[in-house]
Amino acid sequence: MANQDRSYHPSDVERKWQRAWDERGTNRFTRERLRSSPDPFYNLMMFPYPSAEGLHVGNIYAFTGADVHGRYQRLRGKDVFEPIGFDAFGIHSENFALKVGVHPMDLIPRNVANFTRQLRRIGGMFDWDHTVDTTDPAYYRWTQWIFLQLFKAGLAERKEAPVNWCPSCMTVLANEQVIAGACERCDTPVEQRRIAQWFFTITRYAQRLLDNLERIDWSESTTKAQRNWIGRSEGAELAFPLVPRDEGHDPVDPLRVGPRDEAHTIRVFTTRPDTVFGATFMVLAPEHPAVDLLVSDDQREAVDAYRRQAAATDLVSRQKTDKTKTGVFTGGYCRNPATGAAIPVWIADYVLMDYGTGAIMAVPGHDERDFEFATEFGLPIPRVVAAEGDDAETPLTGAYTGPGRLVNSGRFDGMEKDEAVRAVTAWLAERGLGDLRVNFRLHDWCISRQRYWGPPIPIIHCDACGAVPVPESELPVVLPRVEDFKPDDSGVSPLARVEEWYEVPCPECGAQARRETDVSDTFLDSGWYFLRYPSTDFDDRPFDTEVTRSWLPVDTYIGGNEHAVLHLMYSRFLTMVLHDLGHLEFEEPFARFRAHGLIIRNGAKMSKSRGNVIVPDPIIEEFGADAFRLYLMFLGPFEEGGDYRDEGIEGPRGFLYRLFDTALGAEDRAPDPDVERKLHQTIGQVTGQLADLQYNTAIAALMECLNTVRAGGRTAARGEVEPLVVMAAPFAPHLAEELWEALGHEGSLFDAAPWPAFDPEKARESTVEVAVQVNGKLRATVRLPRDAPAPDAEAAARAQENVRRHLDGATVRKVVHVPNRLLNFVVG
RNA sequence: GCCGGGGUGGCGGAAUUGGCAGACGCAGGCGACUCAAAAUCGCCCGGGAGUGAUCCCUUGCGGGUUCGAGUCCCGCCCUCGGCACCA
Repeated sequence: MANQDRSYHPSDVERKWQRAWDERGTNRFTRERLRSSPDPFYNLMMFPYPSAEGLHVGNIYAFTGADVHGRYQRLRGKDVFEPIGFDAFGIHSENFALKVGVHPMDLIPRNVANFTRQLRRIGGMFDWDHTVDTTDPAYYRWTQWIFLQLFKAGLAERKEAPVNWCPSCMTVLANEQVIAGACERCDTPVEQRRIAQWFFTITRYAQRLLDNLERIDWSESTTKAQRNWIGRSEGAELAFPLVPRDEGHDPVDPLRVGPRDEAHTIRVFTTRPDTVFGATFMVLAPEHPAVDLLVSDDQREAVDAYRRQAAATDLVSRQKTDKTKTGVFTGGYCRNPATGAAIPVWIADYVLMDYGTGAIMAVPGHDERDFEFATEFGLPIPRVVAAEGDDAETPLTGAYTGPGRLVNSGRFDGMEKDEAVRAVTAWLAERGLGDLRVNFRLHDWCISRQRYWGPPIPIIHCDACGAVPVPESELPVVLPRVEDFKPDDSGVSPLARVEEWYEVPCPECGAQARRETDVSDTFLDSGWYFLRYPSTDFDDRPFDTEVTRSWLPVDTYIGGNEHAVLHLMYSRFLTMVLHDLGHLEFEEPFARFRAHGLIIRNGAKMSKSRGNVIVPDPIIEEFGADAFRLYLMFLGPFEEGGDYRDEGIEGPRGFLYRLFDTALGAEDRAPDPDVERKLHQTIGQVTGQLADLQYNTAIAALMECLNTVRAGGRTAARGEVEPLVVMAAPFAPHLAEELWEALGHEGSLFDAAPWPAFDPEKARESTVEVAVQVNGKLRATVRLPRDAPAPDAEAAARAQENVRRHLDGATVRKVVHVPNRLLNFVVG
């Protein structure tokens, strides 16, 4: 064949086809095609943060896996839209820019250019006409628009919240920047401060975010993480009325305990209302507003000191579980609504203001933390639940949290938990002192950042009108170029130093007003980017209705499990809100989500400090993008990750060379029936495996098949190798194009080649190898015609010398026959 | 502590979901080609016993269910991720 003098030079082949794809617009969509796609498939991957270091191997792994999926769908006839973009705002970029002393507005375009070059080099099927850069005003204009929609819907609230504060750097720190209670940069102990910030009230959507998880096809580990994060718990809210100072502390008849006004009642959330008879004290978060009412004169000093200290502790170490319990008695009492006893009220930092009601009833006998606290401060620890074999008097050596019957609980004695929860709550509810309630762990989403590198929050503060939204027609509120963007001692964003920027007239009354100087969280940028991609042709709307209708929700989303919670939760939330406000027809953005695994190297995690980070560029230079892609997909199950070994690439690389030789040397003749059978078995396997992202085994099957095609140094028939070229195309797109052309075809393989059709008839073996066991131990194998009846199989098996020996002298009690697989003689 | 992955040859990893453990590949060994090396091709490659046919052992550990267990059940150990005083 004329082609035989060609030899395979990966980098030449790859450059040739990357140029061809570019020139022909193979992967690019026009606005028209986006609006009228016959069979749309939206293949999405998590967009990268464009770091100065360039793409790392984890990015390439994720993008390759997603690209393989997209290319596979395209070969199956789908119209695949595969966009990529850049998540370029945020503290990462800002800190890096500060470190190297380059303005992020100069730094980011450089990084984006480098990423673009690398992304093209690995041969992704990206539509470069529909990219997104979150720092582009044409993009964040719509991020601000989304903020305004939430604001107008009453889902954006401004409230005070604690932040980590470094008194030396004079700046707000994210939790990740607090290392062992100290600032990561200067080691100064971190304090907490309360400042006014913007929140999205995602908690209103908690139940829906939970319920919808049933209806979407996501990785199990991801939905589990979401469920845990939402943290629904069922229980009751119980009311403990304050004991007036002049009333005395003697117990009263519980039926005389009635509701008091809201200010003189402490509400608690508990998942164990059945144990209320064992509540011997209460604990409030130090910030709880009722503390002022409760505190007695002789305890005031101690309480104030404790509250000051709690306020000074940073948020991270405040929440350490391993430290011993601390707390202070307020001097005040509440009535236990079940027993009528006056119980002391304490404050302690193990009770968190932002969960439940910020107050708990302490049941030391049946809660580990309360037990620890009661032991520390010598408070009584009665038993109200008895396990099997225990009774009301059995002493407690620790908190008992297991199942059991109520004891020391009056008329409820003997009840099991579920019944007791209902009965006790109903009894308290009659007196207005309790009700069943659901509580969520999920918190409202704080989107304010006292930083520079983000989209300004589009609000103007006016003394007369309050927080006024910037009119939509005036968007974007452009982030000004500020040369000195270092956070300073003002405690607010560096933008608060730019008077000519923040001083504006109020849009409502025209009076002198002031822009919001905080910027928004990066997660807001990334919470909607998938809506923007197909609509980047439209600069007058965030997303076009028609385009969105045909492309969304996303068909497959692939990304890292590090975003299992925040990014995916926020995206779901924003989509739900936009749905409720009438902007979208669906409420779940990602129909299918798959989390990819992590790549480690030589058994160890990659890190800069270890110096074992894989730098992709030289590897691609040496072996080619196709070999690198193929190897990454081969080294382990995509959803689990794998161990990168430098020598490992040799196998996949050799496969590509052999495929090249075999395809170019192929002859025009009828396929050999045995080879054809193997081929069809492979088609069946690979087709299923690619659909399920089982890339490593799909590649193994392709290798095995090519080995069969080449067995004994034979020359392939064209029909034996051409389907292999098509099936390898998702992994090695450049080589596949080259071979497709060499095999005499016109145009791109991805447009023209049909995915090989699986013919079960051709895949079927006429004979099968059946294992023969005696008492479950393998003694022989026999080759039999497919679907041979049991008696034939048994006869053939008994004819085997080794089988006969093992059956000799024994009675066969039973014969287990699994057709086409196995025959087991059970002897006694 | 809780939640979620994992533990299989020298190594990365397969195993139709209860049916021949170790596919595919790396590394290694032997051989062919070569003046030589590289590349390429062929064969071998879990451990033990045996000249051999063959036999025994082996999927983190200990039990169990089953004709049959890497796979299912019970109890442990180790490891990697995530969450972590959430009442």
